Amino acid sequence: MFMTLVTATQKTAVEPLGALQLSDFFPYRLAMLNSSVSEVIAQLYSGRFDLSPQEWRVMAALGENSQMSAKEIAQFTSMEKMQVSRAISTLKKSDLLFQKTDSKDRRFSSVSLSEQGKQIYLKIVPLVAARERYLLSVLTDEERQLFNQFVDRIAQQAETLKQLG
Amino acid sequence: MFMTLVTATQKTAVEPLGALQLSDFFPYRLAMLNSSVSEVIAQLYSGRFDLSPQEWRVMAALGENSQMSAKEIAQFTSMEKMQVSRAISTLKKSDLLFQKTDSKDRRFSSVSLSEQGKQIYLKIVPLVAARERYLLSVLTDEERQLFNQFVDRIAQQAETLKQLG
DNA sequence: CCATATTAGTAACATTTGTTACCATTGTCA
DNA sequence: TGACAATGGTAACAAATGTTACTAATATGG
Repeated sequence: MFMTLVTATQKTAVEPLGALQLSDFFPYRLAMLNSSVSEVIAQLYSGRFDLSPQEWRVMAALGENSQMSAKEIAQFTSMEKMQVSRAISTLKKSDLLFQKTDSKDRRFSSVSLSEQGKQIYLKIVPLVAARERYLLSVLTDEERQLFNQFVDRIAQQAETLKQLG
Repeated sequence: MFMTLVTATQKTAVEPLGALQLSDFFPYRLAMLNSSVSEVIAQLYSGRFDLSPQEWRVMAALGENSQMSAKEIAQFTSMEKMQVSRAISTLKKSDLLFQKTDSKDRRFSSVSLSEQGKQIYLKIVPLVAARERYLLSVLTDEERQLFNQFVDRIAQQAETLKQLG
């Protein structure tokens, strides 16, 4: 009886305190996956083209829309307006994009890729697209569809929680 | 004929330059999901208990293992050793954990939660567990299992790419 | 055993990121 | 119209993060 008591005490000293296992905890797993994925994608543009993730995102937005204000870029990419401002600033210095003030509303700026920016964008797109395909090649088409569905559903739940606090 | 040429030119000016649609691009979607999920989880410990994500992770590791060196914590949580060092430092100041040098190898430190730290940990665990359940409640049990499988598979692909560069 | 190499952890510095406050411009409404 | 509020963008400061180099301790191997 004394023995079992001692054993029990030793067990609690070694065993998990709560029920939480980090390796099974969904937010942790998601964070791990995200950091791996964003890292291997960043490999494609950071070294060769010397772009930060923020800069790449701004370029991707402009590759899709070709003419946006800084604010639109922020909304489109879910970035903070300051991040966008900084990315634009460094991309201007590298002559990868232009920025002129909108003549209709001079508070807005009209940002667009330069020729050089377009060419770099067009070089990066197939690289990241190929890597995306490689990453998802472990899923069948149906699985991929399911996965996207799941992501959407969970994202919506998260948005709900964001509203409520 | 001139008209159609002009129209075509205008089209390319408005249409996406490459094939990349940010909103469908898996790494982007993943980043969005991750930032939402980590935000709504952080809400549970940042305000009430004044913990940073790093600090919470260290506590979670120690809740599971109760006695680890800083290095082990880093490996267990996939954090950089400097991040761990800083988190330990601030958690010590809040008296949420102890750190003593290992007597067998005095380079190592032995870190463990204080009573207060354990109690806070035990308060947080059910909160985050409940929120995890809520987030995943949009999936059935089978779907959840599938989703976890998919995440594992993709994570492995990403690890492969990390090796190769 | 001694000289050298490694290792765990941290301090000090550099860079990046977040926050606040500001400027210029436009909208609002008395 | 004119006073004031709101908006887009950026500058300036504060905080967080990454990087390098160091200290103290142990391992290695001649």
